Amino acid sequence: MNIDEIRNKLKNSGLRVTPQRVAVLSTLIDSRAHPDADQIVRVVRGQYPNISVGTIYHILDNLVQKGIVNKVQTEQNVVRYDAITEPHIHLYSKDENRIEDYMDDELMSLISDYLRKKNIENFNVKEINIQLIGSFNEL
Amino acid sequence: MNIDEIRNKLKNSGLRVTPQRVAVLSTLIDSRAHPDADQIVRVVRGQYPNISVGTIYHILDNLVQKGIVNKVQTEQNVVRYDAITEPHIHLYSKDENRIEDYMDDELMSLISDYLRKKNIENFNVKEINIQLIGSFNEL
DNA sequence: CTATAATTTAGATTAGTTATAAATAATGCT
DNA sequence: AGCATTATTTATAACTAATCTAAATTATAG
Repeated sequence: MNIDEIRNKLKNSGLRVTPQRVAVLSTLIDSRAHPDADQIVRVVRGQYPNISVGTIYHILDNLVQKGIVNKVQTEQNVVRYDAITEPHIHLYSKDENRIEDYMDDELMSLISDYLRKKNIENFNVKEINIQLIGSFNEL
Repeated sequence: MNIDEIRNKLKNSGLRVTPQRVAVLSTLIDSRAHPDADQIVRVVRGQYPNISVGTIYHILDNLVQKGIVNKVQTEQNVVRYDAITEPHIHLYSKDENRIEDYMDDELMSLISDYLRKKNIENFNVKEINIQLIGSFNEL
């Protein structure tokens, strides 16, 4: 994704366009690894050596608030981030601590159709979060 | 679940039966709230006022290693725990920071059947983790 | 170009968790 | 039952992810 598109993404969400925000968002969009804040810091510092850790956290929080990126859950106590906001599934290897995206519209709608019909008593579903835990068969 | 069953659960996993372990596991089995370590500390200290925080973490780790309890993921940086190891779904309200269990064998097998047929390239599924994010309708 | 309001910065602080080493307790054996 | 061995617990220190603060800087509108 080019820089103008990224600037527009920010502008359209009502966020001021700053070099730091552009750098963080483009890092996140370029990465398919679902990085955590620390990994983002290291990448962005390649371009802006003086960017502060607090800034990265703050920016990530901005982006999550605006729905531009999502938090990704793991069992460790580190939050990871994902720039893909379309519904998809995460493949997660605990051993490798590796997360990959798995797009499967058929499965997503199989589940959301089921839930729409079923209608869980007492609960209103807004989002469906699916993680398949297992192992990747080498490269 | 009574104390003898809990003792057996520990013994059968090759863990020594200590009062601290029994207390932690029974606290977890009695709770449907998916508590974090800190909440468990507070409950267990009702019975054992001198139990150390490190011990609770260590015991929880033991129980997870042995598959007796599961970690539950949230987007916050706190690990929560669940003594139900049968496959089930979590209903999660971010606002209330509340997690409830939702048992739906039909949905679970709908998904696992689909995945068994589909067979994801490069990935071997061991566990299916589903979280429905939304809001509870009062109570 | 200026004013203002948002953003970034460095640094201190907090909270959850892990590590360490000594003291204690559970288990198996006789 | 008593003892030896080994695991477990304890208190404390240390670590790390994340948040907070207040001052300095910068983006944007006019």
